[in-house]
Amino acid sequence: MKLDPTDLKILTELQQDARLSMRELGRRVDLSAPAVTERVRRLEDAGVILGYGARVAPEPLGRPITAFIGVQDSGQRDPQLVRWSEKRDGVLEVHSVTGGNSCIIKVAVEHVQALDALLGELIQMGFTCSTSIVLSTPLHGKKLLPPREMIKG
Amino acid sequence: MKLDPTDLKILTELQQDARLSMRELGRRVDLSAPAVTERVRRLEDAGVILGYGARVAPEPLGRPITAFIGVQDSGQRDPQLVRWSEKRDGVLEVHSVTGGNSCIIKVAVEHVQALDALLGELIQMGFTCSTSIVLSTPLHGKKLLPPREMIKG
DNA sequence: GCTGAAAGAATGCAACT
DNA sequence: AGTTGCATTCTTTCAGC
Repeated sequence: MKLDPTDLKILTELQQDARLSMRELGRRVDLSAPAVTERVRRLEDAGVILGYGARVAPEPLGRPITAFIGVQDSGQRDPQLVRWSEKRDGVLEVHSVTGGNSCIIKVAVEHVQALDALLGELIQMGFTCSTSIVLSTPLHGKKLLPPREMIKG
Repeated sequence: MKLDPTDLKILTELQQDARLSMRELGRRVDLSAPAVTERVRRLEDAGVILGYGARVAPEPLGRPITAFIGVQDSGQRDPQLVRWSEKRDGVLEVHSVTGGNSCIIKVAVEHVQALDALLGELIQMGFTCSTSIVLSTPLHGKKLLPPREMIKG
C-alpha cells in the first residue's frame, strides 16, 4: 500500500472525527465526495482503517482509576490470563511483551478496592504483578501516521 | 450523570461503530432517530463521549513495532519529556504513573533502529528506560462500560 | 418519548477531462 | 485518478403531538 499526502490528510481527519460526512471530508482534503469515498473504501480494504469507534471517558462512567499491571508468568499461563481478561470487568487491554514482564495489562476500575481484587485474582493464579496507577495522561491519542519514507512511493 | 440500560447499548454500539447513522443506531436500541440523537447529544455534553475516531492499524502504515517504555526520572523533568513526546514522531501516549517508573510511554515505530534512536534521546535527556516490545495484543479495545453499581440510578 | 414532512447527504452510475 | 450531474435512497432535523 502506497499512501500519498491526500491519504494522510484523510487519515488525520478521520482519526480526529470519524463522523465527518464524505462531503465535508472531501471539502477538507480538496476532493469530491465520490473520490474521497473511494479512497476511504480503499484504506478500509487495505486494513489501514480498521473501523470507527466512539472515544469514551472512563471517569464519568464511574471508572476514575486507570492502571497498568506488569505481569510475570513463570510458566506458560498466557492462555489462562487471556481468558480471565476477556471476562473480567475493567480489563481493557492485554499486551504480550518482551522484557521483565510477560504481559502488560491496562485496566480502568471504580476504586482501589476493585484494583486490589483484580490483583488478588492474578496473584492467586500464580502471576507476579507490578502495578502502576495512572496519575495523569499528558499525551493521548496522537494521530498515527506513516513514517516519512512510506509516503508517496 | 445517570445511565440507563439504553445508554449502555448506545455506548456499546458507538464504540463498535462510530459511523452508524442515528436511524440505524435507534433501530438497534429500540428508539426513534430523534430520541437516540438526543441521548447521544447528552452523552457528548456530559463528557461521556469525547469524540469519534478512526481506528488505524500501525503495521500497514509502516510502523510494525509497538513498545512500552518505562521511564524513570530522578529530577522533575516531566515537562521536558512531554514536549519531546509531542514532537517526536511515533510517540503515541505518555502516562504519568506511580510505582517504579515516573512515566509509561507507548510508541509505534518503523524498525528497531527507530526505537533505539528514541531510547538514545531519552537517555541523553537523563532518563532511565526499560523497554517492552509488544509481541502480540491478545486483548484490545474492550468496550468501556460503567460498573454495575453505576447503572440506572 | 413519537410521527411526518422538508432539507440534506450518501450511493451508484453515467459521460467526460 | 479525478470531475460534474443526476436519480434513488437514506438520514437528519424540526415542527407538532
